[in-house]
Amino acid sequence: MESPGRSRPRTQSRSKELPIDSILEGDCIAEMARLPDKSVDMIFADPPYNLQLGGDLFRPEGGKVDACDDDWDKFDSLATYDDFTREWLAEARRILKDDGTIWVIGSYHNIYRVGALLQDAEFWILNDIVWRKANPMPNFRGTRFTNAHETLLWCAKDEKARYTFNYRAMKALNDDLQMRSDWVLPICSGSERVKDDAGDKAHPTQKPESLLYRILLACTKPGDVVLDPFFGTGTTGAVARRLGRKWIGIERERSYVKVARQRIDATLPLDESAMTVMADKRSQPRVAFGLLVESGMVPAGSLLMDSKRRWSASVNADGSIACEGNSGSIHKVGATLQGAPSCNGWTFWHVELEDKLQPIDALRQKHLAGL
Amino acid sequence: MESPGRSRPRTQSRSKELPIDSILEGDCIAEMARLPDKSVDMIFADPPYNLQLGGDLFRPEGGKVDACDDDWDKFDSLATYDDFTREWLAEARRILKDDGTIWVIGSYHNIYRVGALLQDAEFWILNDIVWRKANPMPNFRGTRFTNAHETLLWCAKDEKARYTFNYRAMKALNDDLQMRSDWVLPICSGSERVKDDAGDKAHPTQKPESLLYRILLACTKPGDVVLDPFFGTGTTGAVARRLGRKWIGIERERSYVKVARQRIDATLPLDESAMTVMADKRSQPRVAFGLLVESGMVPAGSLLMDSKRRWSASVNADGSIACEGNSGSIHKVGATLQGAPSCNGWTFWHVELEDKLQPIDALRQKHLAGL
DNA sequence: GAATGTCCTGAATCCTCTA
DNA sequence: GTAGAGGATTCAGGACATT
Repeated sequence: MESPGRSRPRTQSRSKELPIDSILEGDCIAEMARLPDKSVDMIFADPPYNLQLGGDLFRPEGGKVDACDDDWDKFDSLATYDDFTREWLAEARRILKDDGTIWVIGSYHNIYRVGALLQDAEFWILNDIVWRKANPMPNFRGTRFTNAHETLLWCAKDEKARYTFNYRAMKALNDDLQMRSDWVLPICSGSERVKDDAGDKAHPTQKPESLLYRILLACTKPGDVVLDPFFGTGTTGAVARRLGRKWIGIERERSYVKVARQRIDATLPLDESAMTVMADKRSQPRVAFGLLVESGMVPAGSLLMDSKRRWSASVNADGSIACEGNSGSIHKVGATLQGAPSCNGWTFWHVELEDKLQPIDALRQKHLAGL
Repeated sequence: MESPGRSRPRTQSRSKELPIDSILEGDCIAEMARLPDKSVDMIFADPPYNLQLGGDLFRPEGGKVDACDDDWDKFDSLATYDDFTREWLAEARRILKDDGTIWVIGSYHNIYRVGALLQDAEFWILNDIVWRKANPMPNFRGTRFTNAHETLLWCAKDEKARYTFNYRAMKALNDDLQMRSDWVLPICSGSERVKDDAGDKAHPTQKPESLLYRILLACTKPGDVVLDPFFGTGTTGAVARRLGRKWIGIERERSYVKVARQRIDATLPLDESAMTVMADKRSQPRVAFGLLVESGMVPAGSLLMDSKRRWSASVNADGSIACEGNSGSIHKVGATLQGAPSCNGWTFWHVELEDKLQPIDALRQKHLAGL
């Protein structure tokens, strides 16, 4: 039997234009080979898991479990699976922009091989994420722990890469707490599950849209291009479209390509205001403290205090401040007084307004808003 | 510098007797080489993670993170780490009984290499278990997802092995539900943390007893022998003794050996009735508002209103909401609008469903019920 | 004694722009 | 390349002191 993706990519010219918002029907390695270098912002990959299932599995009441026994999930050996993985990862690395990131999802059957090969290919793991399934399939035989999670790896191209991470958006999504590496999300079922013409599930391992939603919201910007080399029923494309991201899918099986096209065509993008996420302070334009002094918002000569009124500093005409013999920037003086290695002067220093202390950061926000 | 365990085991006679309930002071590979074939029922291994940390890391308030920067965690390259891992795994496989199992714990830094090498050595993965930390260290710089879990691999010697799994005990421990592959447990802190004479933590990476408790209860029988080749402060020995299992520890650092001996000597075996006391409380799943947005229950762009329709807020893609120039969490915006110090957004905000206003808390309940 | 507040700490691959 | 400066950044829980 011919296994998936194990034919050598034919030498053929690379397209210069990215086939944006479209599905490439064909072998994932051959089709990736046609895409230009450093051209996509993110790759999301849900490769075959190489499940190595034995015989049929029966439920306690007698029904047979509808296992994933498709040909595309079968490999002769671990070495064959490794070769396949190495090949598609090499293409993925070539296509990915230097500041782009790659996500790969898998189960214990394959994720340890994929993870080691990612590291071998010099990808830099940023996090491993556990998708904790809210409603997993029980272990019918009672022989192991219920396999209730899958693992995702999030990697940059190297240690120094400046990847996208929308920290504030993730924090907002998690009730104002940092988003953790364990995500509790339901499996894909009900009306979200794509059915074929006969009413059966169109794909054995369709991923929930909520999973892709979180990934794309966290690690891409609107307009970014996401490549999914194992497109299946097009979950990545549907969510990308909804969130105003561009997408490219690669899929070998014609039946999947068909349902994916229909599905994405039926997906409506959110309107732009709904796509808003909490802005990262790091992406806001810089304001020099001196500007607030010049504009009279914090006149030279006024007093700054820390929140506990332990120190008070006077503002100089040039935007530097002075306190207890120290003078310099709001940050440097704050750090020196506290004996700390660094200090954010914007949140450390306050001004008295209507009997209440207000951080000077609030004045900066006013300034940015043009007030 | 000579790294741990990388010296070749000297050819020396193997003991015929197992050194039951004792600590072998020495290099883990050399000491394992002296143990007889197929002699232990379980191996629990907590090897170096090879963290590859850079410079110092400071907390927002100025404190310095006490990193694990010990020499025993430093390896020259991934290849060196792989060689080390291959060697101790080969000894582990030799020592393990044919129906015994091995557990290995790690983080994303090392677990993918360990997992792949376990498979290469023909171990058969039974489960990967996620230890979800109830109280992980935050990501202080806001650059990644909070690294809130570690991974354990549970393997038999081959596909056909008849390993021990105490299904009923696990189910009982989990409120009569099948024990899942994700375990929520607190990190080791407080009085459980072993201190040295100076009152500092004796070991940088001590594991919680609750973790070992669950593992030993699940996968060994009373009287079984558990080998821990990276014994540290002896958590495995202490829990084994408490649960009536036999143990062997290998540890190179004399200071760890000393505290481990004291600790285990002070541990009393539990009588059976007391053993269930350690069962952990189940954690109430917390639902973030963002989850309802991700899952499409409250799509981005929809409108929220207070019960008197005085204000209406629009939902952003990240689960934050916006109203009259304020944006933030459902709680924060509700509080700001009312001029209140705090606000329960779940009961304050409503959605219109079938011409009736319904608090979003009702949707949360639906979500919790799996609808 | 109970309630409240302060301080400390945990396996961490933890910044970015300009000169 | 490197050096320096700006300024962004934390959650839960236990110990211990204070009210």
